[in-house]
Amino acid sequence: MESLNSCIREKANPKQINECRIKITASEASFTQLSAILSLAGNELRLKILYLLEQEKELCPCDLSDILGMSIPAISQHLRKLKDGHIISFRKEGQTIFYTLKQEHLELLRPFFKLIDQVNLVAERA
Amino acid sequence: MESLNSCIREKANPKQINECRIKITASEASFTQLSAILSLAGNELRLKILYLLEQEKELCPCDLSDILGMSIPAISQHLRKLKDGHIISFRKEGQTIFYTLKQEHLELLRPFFKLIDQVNLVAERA
DNA sequence: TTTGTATTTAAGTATTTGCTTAAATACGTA
DNA sequence: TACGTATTTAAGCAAATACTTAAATACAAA
Repeated sequence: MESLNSCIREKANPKQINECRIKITASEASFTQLSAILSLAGNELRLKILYLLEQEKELCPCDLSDILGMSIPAISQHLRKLKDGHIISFRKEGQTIFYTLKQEHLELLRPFFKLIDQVNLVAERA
Repeated sequence: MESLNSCIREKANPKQINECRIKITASEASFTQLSAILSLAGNELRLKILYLLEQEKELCPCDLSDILGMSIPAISQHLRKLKDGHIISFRKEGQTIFYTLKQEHLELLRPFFKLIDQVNLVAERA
């Protein structure tokens, strides 16, 4: 259903619309990848996990569960998503598994952590 | 259920855990607000909408529907979420409604747009 | 007023998400 | 080996998401 709902406004600019279509198509893969990462960071609990991993270098599920007041399985399942998204990696030490942020997407994530530290996001209401 | 699942690892560091708890608690509101924005941008279609609004300054639902190949109601509902999240605003011109990015969160969003333009997100697979 | 265009809203639905509890796995020690 | 700790995985479920179609609203022009 490509353009079943064509914009038929008098003032619609077909050239503009076409150029936009081309741009979007060209970056399709980027949109998919970036939105996947943002949606991982877009969960409050996962954002906290990422923040903590940045601050503490590495943490185990048990620590995170303790800090965040969430059950171990809940934490573990979030960690799996982050791992599947290539945002974190881990090392084993005995029976403990330490998770760390991967360097890869740190450039993207760091501004978020900075914002959190500033604790000054504008709180606006309707 | 605050700390029902206390971390009882031998090597767990109670001081570290407590300091982390305090940090998280102090920034609770920031985590809530930031994760809300990221989860809005974490939807592929909405990310495209935001990107297009940045590029074109303003667009109407009809244009967006046309460019992105999605139904008008689908677009409209995404626009409402973005509006509710204070990420976009709008102006009316006759029966057409033009949406624009708000300045407010542009600083946060612009790096994403830059990444898209670079079209060089590392595509890594399992 | 009637008609048509642009948009939103509502209702219905399939899918995804994020938890819970219980069971499985991995590892270390008695 | 048996037991205990750390973690993951599985199954179940309620809530949220993102679409669909159909109806409602808003505005403008005939």
